[in-house]
Amino acid sequence: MLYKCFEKREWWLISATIKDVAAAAGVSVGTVSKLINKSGYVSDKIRERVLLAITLLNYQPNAVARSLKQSKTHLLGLIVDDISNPSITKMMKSIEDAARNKSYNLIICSHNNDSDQEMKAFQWLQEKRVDGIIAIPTGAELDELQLPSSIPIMTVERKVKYNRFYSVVHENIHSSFSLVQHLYIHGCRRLLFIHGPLLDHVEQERHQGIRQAIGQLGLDPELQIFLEAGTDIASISGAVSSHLGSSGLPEGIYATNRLSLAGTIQALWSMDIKVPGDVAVAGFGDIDPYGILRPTLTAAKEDFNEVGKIAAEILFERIENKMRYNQPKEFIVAPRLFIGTSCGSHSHS
Amino acid sequence: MLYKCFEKREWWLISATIKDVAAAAGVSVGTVSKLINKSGYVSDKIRERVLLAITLLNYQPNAVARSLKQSKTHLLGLIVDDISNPSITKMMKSIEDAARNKSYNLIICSHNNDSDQEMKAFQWLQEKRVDGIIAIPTGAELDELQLPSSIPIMTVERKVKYNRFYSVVHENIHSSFSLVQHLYIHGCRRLLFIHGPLLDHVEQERHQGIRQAIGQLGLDPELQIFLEAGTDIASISGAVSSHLGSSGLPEGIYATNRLSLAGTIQALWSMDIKVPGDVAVAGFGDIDPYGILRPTLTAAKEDFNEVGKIAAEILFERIENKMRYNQPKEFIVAPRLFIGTSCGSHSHS
DNA sequence: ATGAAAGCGCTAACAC
DNA sequence: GTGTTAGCGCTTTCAT
Repeated sequence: MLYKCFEKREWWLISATIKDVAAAAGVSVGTVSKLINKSGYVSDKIRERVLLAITLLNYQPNAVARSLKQSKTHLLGLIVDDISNPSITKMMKSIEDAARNKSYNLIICSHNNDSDQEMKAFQWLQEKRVDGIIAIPTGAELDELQLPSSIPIMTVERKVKYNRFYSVVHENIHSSFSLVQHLYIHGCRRLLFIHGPLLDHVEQERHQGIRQAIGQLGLDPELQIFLEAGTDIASISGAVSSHLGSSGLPEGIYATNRLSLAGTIQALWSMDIKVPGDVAVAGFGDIDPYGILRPTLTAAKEDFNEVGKIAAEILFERIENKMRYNQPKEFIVAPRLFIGTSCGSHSHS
Repeated sequence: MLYKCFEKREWWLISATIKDVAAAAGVSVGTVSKLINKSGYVSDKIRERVLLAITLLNYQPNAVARSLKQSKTHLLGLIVDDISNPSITKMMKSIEDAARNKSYNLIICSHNNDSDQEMKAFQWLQEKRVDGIIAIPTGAELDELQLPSSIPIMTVERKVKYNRFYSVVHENIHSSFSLVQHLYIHGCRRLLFIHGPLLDHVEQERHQGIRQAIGQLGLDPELQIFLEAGTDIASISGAVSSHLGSSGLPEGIYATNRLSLAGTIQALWSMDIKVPGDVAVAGFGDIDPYGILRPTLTAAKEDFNEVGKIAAEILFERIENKMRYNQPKEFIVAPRLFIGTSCGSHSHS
């Protein structure tokens, strides 16, 4: 029974097809398909024969053919800024977990904050006919005409101009306010704010939180300094160093994102400035994944795990209910405010 | 000309097919295909008509159908232990870069060191007919019969028992030796070795390097202590704390992997032990991605970037030359020995 | 230079 | 219960 397929193809290189299995078992392809997909009944004798043939031929169903037929790939597209960004990988992990539960796989693309690459990623995923997309947009306006209209899309973490997608983002304004307030409570009246370019909504909102805090806490605006320090740690560290060198120490420093925070710490260490002794420090982001930094930092830590989980949940719901159309709808996740010892609080250990 | 496709399908939901384009442009599908793939000549008038139709219909070729026809998915499978492991993500990034250059996308699966999940990942990728696979194996023996025989596979970072694959791994023995030697040079004669379970070749080889060093440096074996501390930071930290509490301080500590190293640091900080004042510390791995830890750690840092690059290069070469068969062949990447201040060396800043 | 048609491997509707 | 067959969207060979 089996010889047919043996002579027909180089079976040790090309994997067996459903046809080979059917021939080997002496049944029709329909029967094999029914058995594999548990659709329809198959008698026990035949079931056994088919199962044997499958094992013997080491048959692996061709998911490409199945996808073509069913218009369903069981693939999720994930577009991120940088696949090696430690914060983002937490989100990738929670999305992957959700995907695995549903027997989905992930195609991951990164755009490195280049909007051309972003478009390309969307295009690739659309051509591959993924069942859904979760994307951290560059923030550039997305040319909607070129975007897949028939694939459910979730944007996460960053807002898109004129957004028309479901999105999950972190709360920023209040968290930012709280950090300033925390510095205030610890006696800081002259603050230095290290931030990045105010291009995306994240930096803008954190900035807004700062301004609100300055107003409501009655801080003297003249004494507060804003320093836009750059987008990579080395240059941020340099900018902070030279600022502190020329302008002297504030009472407190608040860095609005993980890179600014890391660069600030590097600068302080290099100048041998003690925290919190010489200056209090607070920031946004988690730059200590291994929990080995002392003093521990007071920081608003984004809950990327949760963002990914929510995005995946909603996406799967939309996929399963065939809600292909996109519409603006926003979900907000609150960062956790972690009180460390970097502002003078005592550790509770 | 265009109306046909408009009435034929819900074109705003289902994307246009090559047939729609052909109909709209009044040509045959073959011609459209030729144009898209730049195979064969198309006259200028027709080219223009077809291009117009493509734009008008916002046609995106269906990569699933193309893959089925060509037996080529332009997809690479990547199997890792943990998608959020910061070391591993560097490797993922370099592989993704290489893939993007070749217009390939990545399907990323993680197995969390569970060999069942590992098998499942291989199976999924095989069903999806990826063109190649790069995998960090669990280390468990792989059931070769169930493994794709027609897909080129690269294993990285960990060795598989009875390996029959191309693999790229880090050098361990000599690097481990060097770390012990470095501690020795800084005067340490009583050492504590914090390590993980000796299950995979990585820990085994690093262990071997230690034993070689003890022998060749003439360290008194009686004074050297090995502590297997666990596999997660919290429990490692606990184990180290309680060991130090009961047995007192050695002169130097060498942690053989990133988790052991992080756990050790946590334990030292929590007991208020100064490094390098009270004890010298060296280790394997990079636990300070943001460069903010003081003292800076003397450590052997794996070059995951390089491992990924090499693996991708070889894999693409095999894919392009249709070298589908796997065979045992090993490539070795040397970690970089980074001299920090944690053993008493002076920083050169 | 363009069209016609076979077929990639599979599923699902229908026939027996 | 099981077999037959059309067709998913595309590429490619062969006519013309």
